Amino acid sequence: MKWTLSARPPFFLPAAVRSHGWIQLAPFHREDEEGTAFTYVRELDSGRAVEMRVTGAPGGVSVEVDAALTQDEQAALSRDVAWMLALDLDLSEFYELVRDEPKLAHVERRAQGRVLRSPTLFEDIVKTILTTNTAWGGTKRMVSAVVSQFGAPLPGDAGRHAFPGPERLATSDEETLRNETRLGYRAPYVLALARAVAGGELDLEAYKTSDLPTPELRKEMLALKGVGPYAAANLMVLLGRYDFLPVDSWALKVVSHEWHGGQPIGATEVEAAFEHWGAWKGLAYWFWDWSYLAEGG
DNA sequence: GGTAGACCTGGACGC
DNA sequence: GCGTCCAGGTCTACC
Repeated sequence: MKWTLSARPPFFLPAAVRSHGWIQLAPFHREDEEGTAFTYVRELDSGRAVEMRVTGAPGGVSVEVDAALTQDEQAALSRDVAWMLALDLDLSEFYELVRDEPKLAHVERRAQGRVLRSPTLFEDIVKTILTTNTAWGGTKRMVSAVVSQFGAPLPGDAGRHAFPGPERLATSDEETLRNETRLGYRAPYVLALARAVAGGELDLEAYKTSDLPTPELRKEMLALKGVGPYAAANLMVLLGRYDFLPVDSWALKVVSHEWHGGQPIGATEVEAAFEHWGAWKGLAYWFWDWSYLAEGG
């Protein structure tokens, strides 16, 4: 079955798909380099896995599932896609703010500002933990292993699985996650998170709509084992709070080249460089035009 | 509150 | 092919 969802304009699906590396992580699958369509394998409440195919449509996106769905299941998938692509996000204040900044003036024209996210915060936290202290190739390998070893298989395609819910990961053990899934020292962090959510001690989904002030919400993220300043800031951006910068080695490098002549700098200098953008600094950093660095300038 | 060392893996490098 | 070194954030112990 196939249906459409509307998005608050301006909206351009490839801009969201290409907003960061999440599209390269299972169970996402990008159909082309441009990001005009992607698929995602989602486990329904019944335990059955289905593949969603998302493409651009006039005024929003089209969602296609090659399986029969109940009304409730279709509604749940619609909520997933709306969250993953932030279809209702209002960026008019951000666009107004950055209109005169040459390094950000492109964002409105290209309908940038939405950051692709997973359907659940649990999945995004696990993935974020798996980005820390490793190269991107390691992140892709670890996420792929988590999905293939624990995720519900997609009927008819043994090679694809959904991202496992916390209940599935909670039944694993540190030894397995460490040595078979090869998460290394991150294994106890992922296991503790899964068990806390599965056991009802932690309601991550409530954070999506939390009224907590951003610094308080950040403290909640930092309280999770394996989540430090970088990971917390990354998660805050995914939660639509842009007050903090995810300062990693890449941020130190590009900010140094942009404003400090390539000299070694710390997180303080990165923060200072974007302080001007206030509550939007996370997005300003995310969508800053660093292309000249990639081109070798 | 700040800092040093450990954690784990894969890739680069030298032999 | 093998061994060594290093990069990548966070945690814990210590000052």
